[in-house]
Amino acid sequence: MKLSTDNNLSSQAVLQLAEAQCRQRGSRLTAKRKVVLQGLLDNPKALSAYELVDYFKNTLRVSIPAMSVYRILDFLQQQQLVHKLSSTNKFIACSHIACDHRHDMPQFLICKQCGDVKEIALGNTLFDHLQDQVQNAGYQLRSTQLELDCICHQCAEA
Amino acid sequence: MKLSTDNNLSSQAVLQLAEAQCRQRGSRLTAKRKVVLQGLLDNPKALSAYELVDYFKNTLRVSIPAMSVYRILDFLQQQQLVHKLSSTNKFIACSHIACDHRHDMPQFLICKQCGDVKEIALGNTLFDHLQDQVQNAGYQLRSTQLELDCICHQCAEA
DNA sequence: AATTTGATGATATGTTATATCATTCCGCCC
DNA sequence: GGGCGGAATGATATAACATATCATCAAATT
Repeated sequence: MKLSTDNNLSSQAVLQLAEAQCRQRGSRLTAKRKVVLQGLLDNPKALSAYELVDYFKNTLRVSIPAMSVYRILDFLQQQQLVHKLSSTNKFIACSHIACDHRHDMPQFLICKQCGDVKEIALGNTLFDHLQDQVQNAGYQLRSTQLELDCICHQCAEA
Repeated sequence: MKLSTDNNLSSQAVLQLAEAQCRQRGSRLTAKRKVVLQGLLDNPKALSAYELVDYFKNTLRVSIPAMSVYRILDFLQQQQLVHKLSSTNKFIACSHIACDHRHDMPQFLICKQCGDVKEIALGNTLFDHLQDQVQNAGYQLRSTQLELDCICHQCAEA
């Protein structure tokens, strides 16, 4: 079976956790929303909204309007179940749905060759230094989401 | 007069320097390319390709097809006279055309409130640490262009 | 002047995203 | 269980961002 998270839970198990988290917050992880989240959980790469539409059509034989996919992605982002990579206009499931990491400060390593994305957590001291330099420049960091232009070791060796 | 660079040269002076740099590299900063670069130099904020088209129409009364603007922006990026902010799909003149900074490793502080952008140079030690952590995760940094989601002090106070 | 090459124009189309109004679904209250 | 109200989804249109391709124009070279 396809594994989707750091701690090797099946996407079904992750979906159940996600549903419980939504319920706790007074929101509903509906059937459509589950399908979209599962689509992202089952894909190692970030997908655009329209790529998700195609994925559902081709693999699940279900047709979901692009408009709905965008709306559902907005919802999933609010619930911190999904991240948007603004440098590539693609979406990816949060790697930490099923663990106790904070969900709101992700950093992404994006392989520009194969498109793989890894979500990591950079150390606090690094962010302290970053924050210092940003403040010296007259700005304040609003988010620590970082999208780093990388190449993964597999592609680097090839 | 409008100032456009760190060291307070007029956009005309910067354009002349840019032209000389292009000539050195065996490329030509044509009239159209100058207009596009000047459009960016004269704007404190990053502009989209279509915003540039509108700017030329409204202020200079010249009509440049969007297709040409995209081509010219590509050229100016190759010449390292212009940067693309991939998180916002906008373009901005390099702040260092007229000085001796390296031009290829910019970091940007982007105020999400007012849209202002500041190009800075983060310290090497910070990048060394970043590089370390990226390598530990099995990736290599390909670019040190960073786009940081910020708020500027002016907006923060308001 | 003719040739060649690079730059620009014109047109079409692809991709990403939002606005808006209609319809359906679900929980709640009676 | 029937109706009500609000949330979710569908349908349609359109805006915003970007590229592909072929034609035309201009400049440098011979």
